[in-house]
Amino acid sequence: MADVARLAGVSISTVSYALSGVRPVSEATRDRVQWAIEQLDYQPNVMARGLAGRRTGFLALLLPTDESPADPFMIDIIVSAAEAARERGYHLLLWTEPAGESAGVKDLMRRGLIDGALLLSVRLDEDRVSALREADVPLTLIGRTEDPVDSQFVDSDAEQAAEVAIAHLAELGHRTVAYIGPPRSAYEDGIGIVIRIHDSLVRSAERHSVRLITAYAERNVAASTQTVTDLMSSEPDVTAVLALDDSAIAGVLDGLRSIDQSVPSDVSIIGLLVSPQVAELAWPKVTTVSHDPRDLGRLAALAMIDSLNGASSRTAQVLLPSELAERSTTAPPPAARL
Amino acid sequence: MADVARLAGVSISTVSYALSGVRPVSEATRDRVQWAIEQLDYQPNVMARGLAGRRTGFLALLLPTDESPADPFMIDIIVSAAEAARERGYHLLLWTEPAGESAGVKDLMRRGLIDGALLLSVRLDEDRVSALREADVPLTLIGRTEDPVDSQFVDSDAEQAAEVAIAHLAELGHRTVAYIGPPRSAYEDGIGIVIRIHDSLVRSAERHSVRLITAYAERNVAASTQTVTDLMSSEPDVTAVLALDDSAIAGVLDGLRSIDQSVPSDVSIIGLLVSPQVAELAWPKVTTVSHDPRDLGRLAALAMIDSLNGASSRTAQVLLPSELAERSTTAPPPAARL
DNA sequence: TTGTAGGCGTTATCAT
DNA sequence: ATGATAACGCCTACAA
Repeated sequence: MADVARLAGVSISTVSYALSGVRPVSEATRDRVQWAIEQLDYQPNVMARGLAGRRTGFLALLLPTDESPADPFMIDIIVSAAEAARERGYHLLLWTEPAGESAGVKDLMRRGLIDGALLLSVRLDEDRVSALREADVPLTLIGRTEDPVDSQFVDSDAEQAAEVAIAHLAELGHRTVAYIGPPRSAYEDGIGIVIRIHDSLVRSAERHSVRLITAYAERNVAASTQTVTDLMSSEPDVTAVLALDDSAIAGVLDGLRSIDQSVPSDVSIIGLLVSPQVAELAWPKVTTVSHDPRDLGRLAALAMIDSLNGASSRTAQVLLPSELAERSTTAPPPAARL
Repeated sequence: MADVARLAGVSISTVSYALSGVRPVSEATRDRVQWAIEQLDYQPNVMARGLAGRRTGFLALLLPTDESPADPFMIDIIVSAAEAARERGYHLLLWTEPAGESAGVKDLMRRGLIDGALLLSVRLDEDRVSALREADVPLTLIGRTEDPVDSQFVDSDAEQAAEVAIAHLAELGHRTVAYIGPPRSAYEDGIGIVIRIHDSLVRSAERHSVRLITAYAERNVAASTQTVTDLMSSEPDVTAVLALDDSAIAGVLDGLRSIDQSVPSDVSIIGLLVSPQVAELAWPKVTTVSHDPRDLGRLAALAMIDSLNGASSRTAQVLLPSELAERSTTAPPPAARL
C-alpha cells in the first residue's frame, strides 16, 4: 500500500480512504490511486485489515458433527452460504463442533477472527444461541428456536409447506394420508423443522378433514421401506404418503414397489423440503413441496453481512415459502378407495 | 497479551515465547505465564499473529462449483478436512470457484490470507495446479494429475481397487462383468479417478480372463436404471455389475429389480469407492470395494500442515488402498450361466 | 534465561 | 480534500 501511495503521489491514508470510501476523495486522485493499484497489481492484506479495523471479513458456519450425516439439502445450504459470502467480500469458515457446544465459536470471536456466525440445524431449545448471544457473537440462525422473537433467522415456512402439501392431496381427493417422518429421536432432540412440519401437518390435515397417520423411520432406505410396507398393510386406506427425508423418499418408492402398489395410480407421494436434485433423480420423479435450499444459505449469509454493516435497523427474520412442484408421483386416489 | 505479561510479572516477549516455545523459557516463568493466561482467560489474536508472523493458520479448500453436485463421498472429504485442520489449530476456508479457475486462490495467497490450499476433484490435466504452483501457493491435491511426480497428493489407489473388485468377482466364478461408469463427459473432462478406475478395470479384467463391458450413464437413477436394463437385454451373459457412483448403484438395483433379476442370486453388484453410509442405506446392502472417504480429507489436511511446518523433507504422496466389504450383493453366478 | 524495540500493513484520529 | 501518525496485537532479531 505504501508502494501504491508513492506511485500515485499521495499519502497512505488517501489510498486507504480511496479504497474504503469512508471519506470523500476527489475524482482525480481516486483515478490515480486506482491506476497505481492496477499497475502494481496490489491486493490489500487481509490480516492487517482485521487487526487495524474492527471487521475481519470472516464468518463461521457452525455445523454439528455428531448429527446425521449431511444430506444434499444441507450441502446446498453450505455451499450457497460460501458463495454469497464471497460475493460480498467475506470468507466462510467451516467450523465443526458437537451439537450442543459453542465454546469454539466463542473463542473464534474472542480471538478476533470472525465477525459473526451462522448456525446450522437449530433446535427449538438452543443453549448455543443464548450462550453465543451472551458472548456478543452476532448470530444468524438457519432454522429457528422455539421463540425466536429477537434473533435473526432464515427458515423454511413449515406451516405454509404443510398446508400446501395437504391442500394439494385433499384437492386430488385423498382422505387418508400417511406421513413418514424422521425417527422419534429427532423429535426428542428438538430439531425445529422436524417438529414444526409435523405439528403443521396435523393442523392442516384437520382443517382439510384428512386423516393423517404418522410413522417414524430411521434415516435410511431399508428402515423406511419397512415402515411403509408395514404401514400399508395395517392401514390399507392410505392413498398418499408424505416424506420429509431423502432416504425416506427412496424407501417409500422401494416399499410400494415391493408390494406392487404403483405410483401414483395406487398411491401418491409428496416429498417435503427435498432438494430438486433428489426429486429429479428418483424414479418416478417425485412431486415436492419445497423451496430452493440454496436460498437458506444464501439469505442467511447476506442477512448476517447486512446486519454487520448496520444496513437494517431491525433483525432480519425470513420464512421461506415452499412451492408445489408437480412431477410424477401425485394423482387422484384409485376410485375403489374413495 | 500485555495484561498477561503484567500479571505474570514478565515481558510481553516472554509470554510470546512461552506460548510458541521458539526459545527456552524457565519452567517457573512458564508456569506463571500459564497461570496468568488462565486467570485472564486469554486467547491470542489471530489477525495479529497472521500479520506479524509468517503463518496465518488458514487453509483454503477449493471446490469447483460447476461440477456435479456434491455427493456424500465428497461431503465426508470436506468435513473431515475441516476437522483435521481444526485439530491442528488451523482454519479451513471454503472457497468456491469455477472448475478451471485459480485466480481467486492466488489472490487469497497474495492477500496474506492463507498458508496453502487443498484442491478437490483434480483432473488429469490441471491448469490450476501449474498456475498455483507458479504463484508459490503450497498445494495438496485430493486426487492426482496425470503426472504428479513433484506434487503433494492424497488419492484413492484406483489400480488396487479395480484389482480387488475384479479378483473377487473372478473368484466367485463370474466371467462376464459390466461396468456402469460415469457419463462420457467425465472422461472428456479428464476427471482423474474416473479414468484411472476404468483403465485399471480393463487391465484387471484381462489379467483375470474376465470379459468387461463398459457402459456410461448420467449421474441419476433414471439413467442408470435405463442403462442397466438395456445392457442386460443386449448382453445376457452378464452376471455381475460394477458401479462407481452413488446414483448408479441405486439405478442398478432398481433396474435389475424391474426386470426381475434378483440380487445377488442372478446378478452380483459391487460398488466402487462408495461411502459406507450409502452402501448401508441401500437395499440390499451393497458389497463395496472402498476406503473411508474421510481419510482423503483428513490426510490431505494433515499433509498440508506437516509440509508447512517443514516436518517432512519430501512431498507426501499417499495412495489409499481400498478394502472389500462383503455385504449382501455378491454371490457366485447362477449355475445356468456359468 | 529474559527484556527491549522495531516492524507487519491497515484503519482511524488528529490536524491542516 | 488530504497528510501525518498513532494504535491494532503479536513476532522476532538484538541486547543484556
